[in-house]
Amino acid sequence: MTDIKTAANPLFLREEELRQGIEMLFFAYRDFTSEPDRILAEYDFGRAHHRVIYFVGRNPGLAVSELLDVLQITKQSLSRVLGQLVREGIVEQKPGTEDRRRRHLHLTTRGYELERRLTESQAARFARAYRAAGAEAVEGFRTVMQGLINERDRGRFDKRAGERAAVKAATGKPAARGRRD
Amino acid sequence: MTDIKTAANPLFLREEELRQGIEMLFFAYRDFTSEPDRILAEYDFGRAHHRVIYFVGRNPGLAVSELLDVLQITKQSLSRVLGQLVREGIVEQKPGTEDRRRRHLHLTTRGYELERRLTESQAARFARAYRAAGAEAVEGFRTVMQGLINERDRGRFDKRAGERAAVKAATGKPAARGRRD
DNA sequence: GTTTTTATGTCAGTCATGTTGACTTAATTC
DNA sequence: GAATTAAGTCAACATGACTGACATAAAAAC
Repeated sequence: MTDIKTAANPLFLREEELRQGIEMLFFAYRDFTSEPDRILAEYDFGRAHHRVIYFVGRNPGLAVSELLDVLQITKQSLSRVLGQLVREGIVEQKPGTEDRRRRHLHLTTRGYELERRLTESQAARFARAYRAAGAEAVEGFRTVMQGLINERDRGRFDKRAGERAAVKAATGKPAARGRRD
Repeated sequence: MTDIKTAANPLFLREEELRQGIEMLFFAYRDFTSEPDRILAEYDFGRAHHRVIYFVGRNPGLAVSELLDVLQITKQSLSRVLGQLVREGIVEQKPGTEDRRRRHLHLTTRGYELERRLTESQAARFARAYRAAGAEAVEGFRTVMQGLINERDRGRFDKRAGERAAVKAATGKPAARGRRD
């Protein structure tokens, strides 16, 4: 009987290879979020708070609408989380000087400290993995990851090493979003 | 005034590089799950159902306890989702012949069809990214991804190209799990 | 200068998916 | 026969999404 699952079968190898990719992403994401989850629990925050803290820390002065665009959630969902963060003194809102409708978000000192803890835990995981894998593997990793990301957000990871604002980088074309309010 | 954020500053580059890693994982996972989410909505299923369907499809005959171990959720959480899948004729349970306490999980024909649709959508994303990046980049990607995954599950992606059962692969050492019922 | 659009926020209700804790049943192991 | 294991159930609760409707203030368009 012919085994269609021998190493000689390129179709099977391809399927297996792709399935391993799918699974690696699942496990990596699961483990990647588990440490921050523990830190956040100390503050009674969840993963949703983390995302806000991260992106506000990364893009000080970010407007609410820009944050919604990055997170791809509704403003009602964001509102609860953001409201808590403001009340807990993690995030501050400053009305814009040019357009006073816009509220620009910043981390407070306390917020910055929490952001450091959270980011350091995830950065340490990347530092370990990058160091073990070597520069060439990291380049390959980046290339594949960008291919996995929708075109819409791929531009965030060009060759810019931090000079450009991280969010602004992608806001050239509006790019069809899901219906949101 | 000295700009500490110049390209000549290796510490900054490192931080930027690591932050980009964090963000790439966030965006990749967000986009990676968005297409299956749409398919699942047709069946009134969610992401939790997807994970069960995927791992049962990947490991036919998987026992409930093994599935719990992979998903790292409580049996109460699994039970609701699994119950729905059984009622909807997606998953079947067969009592073990050796140990009749164990319930081995399989996809039905209908379940297999849904699994194909879901996996194909994610596999297509990987195929595109892999093809665009090239074999060498894929190797680098795999290396870094494995470094990001906790040691506990790293073994799933050794060099085996599918001969071994995917779940069994990691169940050598028990490896401390969170408290579960 | 009135109207329209935009940015933001809010109230109310719902759903999906996770949690803890307590308990049951059946089968296997000691 | 007693203890352990695999699986499942009931109940209560938390988080973080969602939709829909409405409110306010500022800016932009006419």
